[in-house]
Amino acid sequence: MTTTNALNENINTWISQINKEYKAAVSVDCVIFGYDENDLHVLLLKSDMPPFEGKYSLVGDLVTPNETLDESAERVLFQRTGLKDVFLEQVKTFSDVDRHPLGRVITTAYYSLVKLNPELFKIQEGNSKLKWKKVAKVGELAFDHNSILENCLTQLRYRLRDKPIGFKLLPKKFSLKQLQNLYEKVLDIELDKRNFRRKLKALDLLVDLNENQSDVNHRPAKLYSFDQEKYERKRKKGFNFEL
Amino acid sequence: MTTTNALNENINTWISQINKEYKAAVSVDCVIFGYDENDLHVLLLKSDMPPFEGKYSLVGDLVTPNETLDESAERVLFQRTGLKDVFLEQVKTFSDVDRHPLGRVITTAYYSLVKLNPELFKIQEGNSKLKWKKVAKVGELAFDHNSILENCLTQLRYRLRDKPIGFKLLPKKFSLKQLQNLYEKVLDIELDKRNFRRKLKALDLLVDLNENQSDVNHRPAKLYSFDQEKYERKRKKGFNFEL
DNA sequence: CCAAAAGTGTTTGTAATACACCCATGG
DNA sequence: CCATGGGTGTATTACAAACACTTTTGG
Repeated sequence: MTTTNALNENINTWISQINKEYKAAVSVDCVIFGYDENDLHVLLLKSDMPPFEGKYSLVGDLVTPNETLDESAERVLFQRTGLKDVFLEQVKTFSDVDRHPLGRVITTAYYSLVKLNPELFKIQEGNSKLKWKKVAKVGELAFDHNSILENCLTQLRYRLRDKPIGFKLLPKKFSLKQLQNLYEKVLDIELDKRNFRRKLKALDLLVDLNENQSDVNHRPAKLYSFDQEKYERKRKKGFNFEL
Repeated sequence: MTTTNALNENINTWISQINKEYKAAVSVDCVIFGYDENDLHVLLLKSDMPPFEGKYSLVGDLVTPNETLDESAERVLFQRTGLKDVFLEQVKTFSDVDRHPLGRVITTAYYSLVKLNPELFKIQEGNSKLKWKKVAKVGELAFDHNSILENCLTQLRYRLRDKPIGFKLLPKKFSLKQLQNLYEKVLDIELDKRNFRRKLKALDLLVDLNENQSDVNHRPAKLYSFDQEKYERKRKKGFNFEL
């Protein structure tokens, strides 16, 4: 009942197929999430490709013959933002036959996390087609990019509960309030202040910097930083983040 | 500071790149997990491709111009096993530049879950190069397939705790012991019988068939089946599996 | 009646939740 | 001295974990 014999699995078939038409353009698309301590944003680019002229799209590019997908995503991120060594995670590969108007383009989606500081915010100024949009207010995007964005957002939310990646969206020094805000904003939930703080204390991954906020017209908050090395040590001993 | 101006993001660049060398062969590789109520197996194929002659590899194929990756994975699964409508999940895309000896082949990994019955076991007989190997005893595979297998196994274990997919590895009617065995074997953990049963009762997703095992030389176990529709209804109400 | 696996409750510890008041600072 | 957000503890409840004996069947 199996159809094994119908298959020709020898090398020559592969060689001829690879060299003929069995090739596709391959791209990466990056969902670059930026957090400015108020809203989660995503970096978009105004498209000039028919039939999507004027619509926004994610930033992406074709994968060159001598780079991996990871490298390609890093390159795209660097070319668009000037940032290196940024968190990037592969999410899913999208392959609908008609997803791209110029022909078959199979694309792999990545998301990345950056702190949105004023300098980064500027990349959308001038004649640039780049735009930081609030994720909650993204409208219809070009290609299948709404679907890609949705998948990446789901993945981000999943990971945020699972791994300590939230810190990548905050400055090195932050208050517990800032951290809680981040979780509330990105996950779109409300958290109890006291329970949140207790849980974080129990995780024992923050360093108390013995510094305070300044220039705030209320009691200044204590500042903390995330201890990546401590986390790695704990993780290796079988510890799990689980917020 | 941004390098936006160095980018040429207009259509003509795309068209010329797509039509020139910016193409790659694209394939799928399927980690077909089979469970025989004792061990988790994976379907492998003896390779004849230098330099991997004689080594086993996962089953896979090039993606044809008119099919999606999902469809391609379904096709591979059907061609190798004769099975349709089987659980398949995309895991990750692998893109090391030198991962394939015949040139650049970017591959997307899927895993799938099948019940290993005697009929399915037969596909490795005769002159077939197919082989069901115990996952625990898989040696060195061709290409980067050890890495792919590992990623898929991790994903399977993750999902097993998260979504009710374990039932796909069992016959329609099963005992609670069979179910517990499955979890223990695949996750490589030990579970407490009473706690396991209590938890499953609490999830309220099994149908008591009011049938018993027969022809066993001990007290026969009650048989249950998984209620997919009940699960979907619960899931839509915000219920989570979480074993 | 023996072997082999099925089936069943209770106790104890730990983590999640809910909740309200005082504190420090800038203006 | 007032407005603003920062910071803290306790009581209750739900869930996880540990654990041992009786029941049913086939041989």
